[in-house]
Amino acid sequence: MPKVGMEPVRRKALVDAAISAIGDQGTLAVTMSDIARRAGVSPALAHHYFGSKDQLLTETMRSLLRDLRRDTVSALAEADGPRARVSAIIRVSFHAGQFAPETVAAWLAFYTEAQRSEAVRRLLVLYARRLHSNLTASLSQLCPKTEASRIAEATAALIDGLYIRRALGAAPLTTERSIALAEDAVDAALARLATQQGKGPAA
Amino acid sequence: MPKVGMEPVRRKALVDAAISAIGDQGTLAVTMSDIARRAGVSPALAHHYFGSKDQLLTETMRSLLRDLRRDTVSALAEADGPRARVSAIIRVSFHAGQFAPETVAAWLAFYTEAQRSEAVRRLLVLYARRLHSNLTASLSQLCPKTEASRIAEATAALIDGLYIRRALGAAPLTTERSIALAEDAVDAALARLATQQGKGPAA
Amino acid sequence: MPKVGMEPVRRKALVDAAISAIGDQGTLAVTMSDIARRAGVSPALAHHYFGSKDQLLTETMRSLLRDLRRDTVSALAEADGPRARVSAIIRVSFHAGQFAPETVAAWLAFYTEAQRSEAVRRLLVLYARRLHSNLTASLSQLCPKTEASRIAEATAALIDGLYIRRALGAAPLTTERSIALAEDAVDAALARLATQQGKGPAA
Amino acid sequence: MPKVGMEPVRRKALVDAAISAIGDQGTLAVTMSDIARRAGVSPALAHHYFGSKDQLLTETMRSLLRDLRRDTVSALAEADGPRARVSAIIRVSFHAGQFAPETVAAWLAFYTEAQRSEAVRRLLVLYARRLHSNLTASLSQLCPKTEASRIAEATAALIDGLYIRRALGAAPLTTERSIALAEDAVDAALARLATQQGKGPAA
DNA sequence: CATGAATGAGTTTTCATTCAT
DNA sequence: TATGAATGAAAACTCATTCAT
Repeated sequence: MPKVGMEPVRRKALVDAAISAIGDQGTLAVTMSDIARRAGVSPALAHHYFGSKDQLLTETMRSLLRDLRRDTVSALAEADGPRARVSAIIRVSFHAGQFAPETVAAWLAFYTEAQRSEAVRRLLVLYARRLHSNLTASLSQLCPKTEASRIAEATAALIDGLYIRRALGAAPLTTERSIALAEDAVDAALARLATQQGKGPAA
Repeated sequence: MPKVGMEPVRRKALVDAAISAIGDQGTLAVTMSDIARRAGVSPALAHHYFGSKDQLLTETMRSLLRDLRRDTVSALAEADGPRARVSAIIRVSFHAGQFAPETVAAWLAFYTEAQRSEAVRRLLVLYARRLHSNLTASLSQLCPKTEASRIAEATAALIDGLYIRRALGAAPLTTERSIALAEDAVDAALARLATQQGKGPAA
Repeated sequence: MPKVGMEPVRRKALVDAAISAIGDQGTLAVTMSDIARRAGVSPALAHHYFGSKDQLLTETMRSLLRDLRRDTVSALAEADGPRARVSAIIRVSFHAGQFAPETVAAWLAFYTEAQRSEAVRRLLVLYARRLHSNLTASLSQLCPKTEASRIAEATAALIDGLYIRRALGAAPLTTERSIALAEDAVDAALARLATQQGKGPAA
Repeated sequence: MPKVGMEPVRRKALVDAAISAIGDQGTLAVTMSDIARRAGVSPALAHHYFGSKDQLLTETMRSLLRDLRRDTVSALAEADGPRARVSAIIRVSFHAGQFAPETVAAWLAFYTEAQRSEAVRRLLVLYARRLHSNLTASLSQLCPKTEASRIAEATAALIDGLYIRRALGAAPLTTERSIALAEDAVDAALARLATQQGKGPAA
């Protein structure tokens, strides 16, 4: 049993445990003891590696974003053409890890936490900006820039809304249905734009 | 000074204080002491009237929903025609009390709380169903029932999404812009439906 | 059993308990639990009334100084003539409450604490200034002002020195012996001054 | 890199680090981690060499005393005549290393610690006795033994008092002023003795 | 009706110390 | 010789809740 080089192992285990705990309890008000127990270590060790609960939590949020970003980048790389890129972004938002009940709950908890923690808020704003700019970039190739930004804004909000409604578990929101709703919204917005543009010059 | 009949006065003061405290701190993790202080009474009195923190919180959520419902009902009563009724629902969601930073923060906090408290979750599901059914009822008069439900679902999610993005404060989401985005989405969805229907027979 | 108006009673009990605990253990590193136990209350109550350990400790130091000051003022009121006033100050410094092993130990502990706590340091500097100025005031009537200040400085230091040596318990420093040593030092300093002054003009 | 014979090097580095840490923070409540960090080693190593924090601290106190003793011995060796020897003792007490803020703070911290640790108390009593006996030895050659002991007692207390007032930083106590005040006290005490003795036979 | 008094249970955090390597 | 890993124990502090008045 190697007893050295445990730091990265423990850090990852603790961050994963934090996501799991937050997801289970649906709040950031989890105890360090709980997180540590899930990671199979003492609460003291969690402090040793992260310094404080806040820092562990911030690191956890960062990890969530990193995962999402990694998935987004690779999905965009495979997408062919602007419309396909928009679809890729939507798909990633609702996929696998992101849509696991655990992750959804954690995400929502962080949204709430953003009201108090500047660090968390900054990370969440970063995510929001990134999502918006990714969408705008692709949509710009399909319609005027102003409209692209507007559609991106609505789409981003729709994605977030579907997300939290999923967290609530009120409606039967499967991954597929969520994606379909988002895709439809984009299609509808683009279609309407095309119609109006056609009409515009004619009038 | 009359000492009787204080109950309703105290209950209302405490619920209002709770909303204010939750809104200020962006979390349900406010203390009974804080709430009581804001209401100008002792923490013991809050317990006397509500039995426990949980019950006070649930009552608070109920109050938020009651306000929203009252506004919705009166807005619907004034609206003329199905499309106007959809607009009324949207407008109410983003209006005055509902969109005050305080209320938005409280709302978000309750969403998070729903993960743990069955009582809160039930109330929130009730709100979600009601919003969906209000929208569906009006939209059914403008398109087939299946499509109406689908559009209602997307619209409800969009409203919630705009809500939490507003709470985050990342984008400059004014009341007007939020309403405009939601209205556009409904228009686009309906327009697209009309076009496809037109195309359908032609194909 | 009156259950109201306990605050001043508890505050005093806690401050006394703090002096006792600090005196017993010879350090400010006593626990709130220990202090609370001695006062017969829960640690939570100590926090309730003082807000924090630091504030309780500062209040305790303040109490020690207040006692000393009260004794000094009354002793000075009874003293007749400048030399008698100096004696009164010396006597008070080594008397009763001040010289109780408990008080001595607490005093020393606060001296140490002054290195870190601005609040404690300020209080201690205040005490040092007061002692010096009380001595100087009386000595000024017995010799030139510059000399008075100098003798006051040495006397104050001697008093403090006797104090901490007493805390150490190395030498058999009784109250009487401490007073005698301090009195002798003042006498010797004044006598020498008189001799030199007498010599001065003659030379 | 030789791996053997490190023990004395590490022990000295750790003791020096302890003095530095205690001096900086003005208390013995420094952590082993802090001390080890300053010495550039792991906390585990500090334990390896000293067994426990208490033992490291005791060793540190011993080191402080050893330094003082060494300086005293060499100063006494150079002093010519009994009065000069008294001056040498005073000078050493306030010189260089001894009067550095760091050392003063550490000294004071140990005084406080003496209340709890028998080991530290014993060392401090040893220092007190030594100072007293050094002073008495020289003063005995200038006046009767009983008087010599008495003056030594007052002088030792004065030195300690000047020391802690210096630690407090209330008065502008420079090395020179401290020495001058102590010298004056000795002169005054001896002078008075001479006068009284002169008077004695005459009366 | 209303509150000051009081606390038990729980949370974060710190730290000396141990141990396998 | 030296250390990274790990923890038990304890401390400050918080807070919902109870109770006597």
